[in-house]
Amino acid sequence: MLEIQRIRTDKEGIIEGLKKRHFDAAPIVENILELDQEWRTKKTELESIAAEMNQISKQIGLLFREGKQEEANAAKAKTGELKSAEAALKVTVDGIDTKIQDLMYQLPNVPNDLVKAGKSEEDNEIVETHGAPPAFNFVAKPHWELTTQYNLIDFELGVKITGAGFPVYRGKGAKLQRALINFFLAEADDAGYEEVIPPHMVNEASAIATGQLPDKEGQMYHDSRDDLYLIPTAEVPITNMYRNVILPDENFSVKLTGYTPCFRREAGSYGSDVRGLNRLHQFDKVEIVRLEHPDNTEQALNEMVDHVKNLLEKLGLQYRILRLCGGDCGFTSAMTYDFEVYSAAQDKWLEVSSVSRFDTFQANRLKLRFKNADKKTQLCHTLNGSALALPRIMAALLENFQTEDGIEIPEVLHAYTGFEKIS
RNA sequence: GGAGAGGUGGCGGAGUGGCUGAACGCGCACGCUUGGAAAGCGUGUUUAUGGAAACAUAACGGGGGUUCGAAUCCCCCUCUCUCCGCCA
Repeated sequence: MLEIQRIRTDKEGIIEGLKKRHFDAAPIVENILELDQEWRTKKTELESIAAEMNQISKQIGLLFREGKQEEANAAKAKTGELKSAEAALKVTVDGIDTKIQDLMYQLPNVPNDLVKAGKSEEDNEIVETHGAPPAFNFVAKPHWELTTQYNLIDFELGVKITGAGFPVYRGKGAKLQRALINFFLAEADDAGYEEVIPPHMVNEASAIATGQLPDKEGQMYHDSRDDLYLIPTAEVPITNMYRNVILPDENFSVKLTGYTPCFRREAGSYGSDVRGLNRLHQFDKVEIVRLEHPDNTEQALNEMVDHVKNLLEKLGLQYRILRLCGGDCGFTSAMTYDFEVYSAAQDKWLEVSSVSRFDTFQANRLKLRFKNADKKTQLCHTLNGSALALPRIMAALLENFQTEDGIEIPEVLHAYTGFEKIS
């Protein structure tokens, strides 16, 4: 959520910035400012009535103590009118407040200066490409054939147990999955991230704070009996560790990592994109989350990008980095870098990581603040990224490292898998 | 799931209708004191909103109600603790 102060002081900047998302913010912003003006007027009015009521109440108390019953009762009589005026005003003020809130929820984050305008993924900028695409002197198989051939993942069995999009990993498939998770966590640990194992279900307040609610309700699995949501990403519980927190000074840099399964309903996605591991209802991911002083955000983002690059290079995967255009950035993001690995067998780029800065957008909803040098509370910046999401990495490893008689496991994983080849 | 007891400031802990945004203690910050330190003394020490500021308003788990006035009374919800039950 954008800060109301920012809307008051930088209306044009916000409208201009959001044009890069092809989002016409002008009507909403104007509406907010109008309501805000009205709200402030009414609120001031309300408060002066409250002040008057407080005064009278105090006097009544004094009068009673002095035994001046009649005067006290006279004063009481005066309050009736004020009281109803106060009640009416309160309804008005609360009503305006709700309207503003609803409008505020509709405004996405303002893209960073580096972000280019654009509508869809067509407009994303490729900022870096590393490595050469794998070349095969035989017909490379897509991963869904390899997982069956080597008995690594059983999609049908998952359908039987649960439904489509809930695969069963088995044998070396399960071991490879676990090896990747351990490798990613070890790398994050080396980079100074504290490992956490958060709850896999969150309450409504948490889902609102990181922006999954109220809008994207349909994307999460919901347990209505206890009113809990299965997490769509570890970002939700981990970031919410710091909901309603004021860090005591400005010398902080919180770096957290966590492995969790992620659950996404992904209602309405069909077709070839969902084949095999490409899109699942349950998948594993190691996430990195950072809370930073606004002055450090740029550097933190660069460090996170470097971290993900490092992971892909150690795995020996060819990849490219995209800076998403305004239209393709997530609602809460100020800037996002996507990492894609090329799959020769599928002849397409697979998104394996997404690293974003949110600036104060999340912190504002979270009420995550710190005490700055002037002892004032100020909103923190938050960032997060996948490091990495498992399914497409698994797909890319299987597809790109296949040989005619098996799949070569990257050396860096040998210590974690306990085997060097799947055959 | 059943029964009971509770949720007050960074912490401990008072407070059953008004002078309580909150005693007292601890902690913390600054100052005095000191050769230096400790002790002692003094001052300060929540957050949000509006305001240039003075200041005003709101908040004692959350929501609603009673009242001129609620941390204090009533209702609902929620969380924690203890005992019982169940259980990896």
